[in-house]
Amino acid sequence: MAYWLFKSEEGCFSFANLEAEPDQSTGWDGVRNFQARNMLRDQIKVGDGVLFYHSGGNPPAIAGIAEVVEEGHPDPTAFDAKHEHYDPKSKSDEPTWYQVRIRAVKPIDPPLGLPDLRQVKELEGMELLRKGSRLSVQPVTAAEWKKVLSLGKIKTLR
DNA sequence: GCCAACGTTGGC
DNA sequence: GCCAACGTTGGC
Repeated sequence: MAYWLFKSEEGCFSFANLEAEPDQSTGWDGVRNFQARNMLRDQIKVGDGVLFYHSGGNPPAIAGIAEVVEEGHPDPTAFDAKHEHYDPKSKSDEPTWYQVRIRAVKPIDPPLGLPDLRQVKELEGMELLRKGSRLSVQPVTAAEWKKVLSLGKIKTLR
């Protein structure tokens, strides 16, 4: 059991969008960064916890909790010539890009804004808070996970 | 809109 | 293999 943080621009695909999906789940497609790809392909497992982060908002914020429901498999949007995330270099017999499937568990309302998170001593080492942190998929420690859930007033999942 | 902090590309 | 140029992300 491990923990992760996934970034999404709120205006692009929000936690509310995830909750509105059939089965409240979606394939996390479109990741085109090798470091993030390696985590999606090799490390992220069914049952892992996901902090759903809205980037680009005012303020940027952690807006919900999700869980992994399907581990890494080839990202179909890379094979679709009409898709915005199409990558002709990714072949179906040797895919470059991977996705996992996540399902919404609980919103964090109000969301935990970035400036507030920066005030929390226990989160000082968090990758999200590091200057210049751009990875759209990041590992989160068990202690950070626990702290974020308590800040979000989440006592029990599901 | 600005700019820092990256990741990627390609010439050499 | 180095590194400059370029493109992108994302906070502010």
